[in-house]
Amino acid sequence: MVLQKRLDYGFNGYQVPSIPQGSRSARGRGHKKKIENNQICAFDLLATVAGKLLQEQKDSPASTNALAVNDQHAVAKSTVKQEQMDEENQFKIESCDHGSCNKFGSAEELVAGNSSSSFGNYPNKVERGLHGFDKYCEDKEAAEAQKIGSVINGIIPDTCSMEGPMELDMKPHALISSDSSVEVPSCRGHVPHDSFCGRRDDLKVVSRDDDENSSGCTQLSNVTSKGFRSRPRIGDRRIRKLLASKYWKMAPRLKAEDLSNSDGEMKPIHYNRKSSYTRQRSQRNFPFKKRKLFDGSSISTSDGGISSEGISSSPIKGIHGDLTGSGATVHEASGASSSAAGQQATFQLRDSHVKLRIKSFRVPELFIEIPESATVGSLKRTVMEAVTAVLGGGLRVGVLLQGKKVRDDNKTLLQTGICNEDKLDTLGFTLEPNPTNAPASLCTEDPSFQLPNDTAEPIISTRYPTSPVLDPGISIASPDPPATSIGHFVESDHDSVPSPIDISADKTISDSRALVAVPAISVEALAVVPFNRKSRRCEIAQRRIRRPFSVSEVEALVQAVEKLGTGRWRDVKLRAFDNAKHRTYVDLKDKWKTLVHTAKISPQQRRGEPVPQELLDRVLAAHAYWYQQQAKQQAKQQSETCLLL
DNA sequence: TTTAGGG
DNA sequence: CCCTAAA
Repeated sequence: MVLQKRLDYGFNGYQVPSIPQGSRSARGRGHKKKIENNQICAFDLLATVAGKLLQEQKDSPASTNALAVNDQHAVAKSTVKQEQMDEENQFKIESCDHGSCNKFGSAEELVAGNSSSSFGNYPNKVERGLHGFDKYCEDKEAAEAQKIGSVINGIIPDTCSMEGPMELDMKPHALISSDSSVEVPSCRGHVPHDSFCGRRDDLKVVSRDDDENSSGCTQLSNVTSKGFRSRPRIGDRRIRKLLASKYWKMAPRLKAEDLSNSDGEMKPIHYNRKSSYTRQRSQRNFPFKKRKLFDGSSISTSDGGISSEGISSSPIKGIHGDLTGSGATVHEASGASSSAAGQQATFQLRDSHVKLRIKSFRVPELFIEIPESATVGSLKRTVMEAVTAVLGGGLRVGVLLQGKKVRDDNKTLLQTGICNEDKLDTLGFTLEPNPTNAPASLCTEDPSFQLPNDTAEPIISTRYPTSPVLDPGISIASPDPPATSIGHFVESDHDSVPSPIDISADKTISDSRALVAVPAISVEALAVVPFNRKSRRCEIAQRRIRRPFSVSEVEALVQAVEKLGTGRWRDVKLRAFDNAKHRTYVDLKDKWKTLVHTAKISPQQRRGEPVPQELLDRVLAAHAYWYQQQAKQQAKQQSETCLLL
C-alpha cells in the first residue's frame, strides 16, 4: 500500500501523492521486523506534511537537528552506524499499491492539474509508483515541483528527537500508518469554533509595506506577534529547484534491505523541504539561477525559544493506527480534544513502533479582508494565498500529549510516553508557526496554490460546503473593509500599499490570524505573501510581493512619461512616484513596457485591473513620440560621430 | 546607480 | 517582478 498523506488544505483536501509505497523507511539494516507498508514514520510524516505545507528552507546540514538516538539499543551503535547508513540507500521506496493509493483528493488534482500550480509537475497520479517515482526524480522539472515531504514514508525510532526541519536521522521505531492523512481544514475565519485544544492559534498577518519603509503601511491586524514570522516566500523556482534536486538525490535510492534494521541504527535523511512554486501561467521552466539571496539564507535552526508557542493549529484528528503486521489492535483515538487519537503500538523490546495516524491538521485561523467589489475569483485566490501563506510561512509541528505540549524535542517517545497506549489517545499534533524557521530558501509563496480564475472552484472541500466555509471569515472581515482597504490600497498606491503580510504569531497561544487585504479593483492584486521583514535570512532573498499598478498609478506614470520620456526612469520615479517606496524606477520602466504591450493587444487579452483605454492611448502616443525622439537623437549622434570621423 | 532588455 | 550587462 502506499502511504498516503493527505493534506487537506482546509478545502478540498489536498492529498499528497501517495508515494511509492513503502515509501522510504529508514531502517537500519538488520531490522528484523518487516516494515509494514503502511507504516510511515511519524516524523517523516510530520516532516512531510510540514514540507508539503510549508516550504522549508534550510539546507544547511548543520542546522538540522537530527533525531537523537538515545535508544538503549541504538545509542552505542548509533555513531558508527550512522555513517554506514549515510551511504545512499537508506530508505527504500516501495512501489505503490494501488487502490488505496489511488484516491487522491481532488484538491490535489486541482492544484496540480490546473494552473500551473507548483504541483503541476508532481505526479498526481497514484499510479506513479516507485518506478514512476524514480523516473520522476530524474525529471528535474518534476523534481522541482515535487515537494519533498509528500512522498516520504518512513519509520522513526521512538528515541529520536524531532527538531530541525532539515535533516532527520531516523531510526526505525515509531511508525505511523501510512494511511495517515493530514488535513488542513479550516481556513475559515473562525478559530474559536474549532479550536480543539482549547487554545487558539492565530496567525496574524499584518500587511505592511513591501519595501523598506513601513511608514505608510497599513496594519490590518492589530495584533502583533513576534514569535511567528511567516517565511517569505522564497519559493523562487530556482531555489526550489536546487532544493529539489538535492533532496531527491537521496530518496530514490532507498533500498528495501534498509528497511529492516532493527539495531536501531539511525539513518540520516536529509531532506530539505522545498517549496514548489510554479509561476502562474508561466510555462517557463524554472530557470535555475541562483539567487544571491539564497546564499544568505542560512537557516536558523533555532527552535529554541519559541518552540511551542505559537499557534497551535489543530490537533490532529483521529489518530489510529493499525498495526498491520504486529497484530496490534488499533484503537480509535478518542482524544478528549476531539482530535487526536493515539494509536497504539506494539511494543516489543526490540522494536517498538508507535503507529499513528494523523487524519488532519487544522490550519490556524485566517482572517481575510476583501473589498465587496472583489470578485469571487479573487476571493478564492485570496483565501488560497492566505492559506498558502500560512502553510508556507513556516510551520512547525507541535506535539501535544494529554493536552500538554511536549517541548522537549530530545525526549524519546518512550520517555514522553508517546508510545504508551493510554497516552496515545491524547496525543495530538499541531501546526504552529515556526518563528525561527525562516530559511530563505524556503520562503514561500507558492504559486502553486494559486488557482487560475476559472479553475478556482474546487477549493472548498467537500467537507465544507462551499460558500459556507468562506463565509465566516469573510463576514468577519468585510464589515469595514471597503472603506479601509480600498481607501488605503487603491488610493494610497503611491505610498503605502498594504500588501505584504506579516504573519506573526503571538508568542503564546493567543490569536494568530492572517489578514489578507485585497485591493478592490485589482483582481490580481493579492498581496498576500507573507514575509518577514524581520528575519534577515528571508529578507535577503525575498521576491517582492506583487503589487499591480492601480489606475491612478498608471495615470501618474503616463503623465510623467509624456513629459519626461522613456529614457529617464529615475526622473519619472522622482516626479511621480517619489513617495511610493515600493516602486522603483525599474518597476516603472517595466510597467511602461507592459503598458505599451497592453495597449497593443486586444482588450480581451488584457488581464488584471483594466486600464482605461484613454490611458492606453496616451501610452501609445507617448511611446511613439519618445521612440521617435530617441531615434532622432540617435540619428543625430550618429551623424555627429560620422562628421567627427 | 541607472539604463535597457531579456527572462 | 527579477536579473544583469553596460554604461
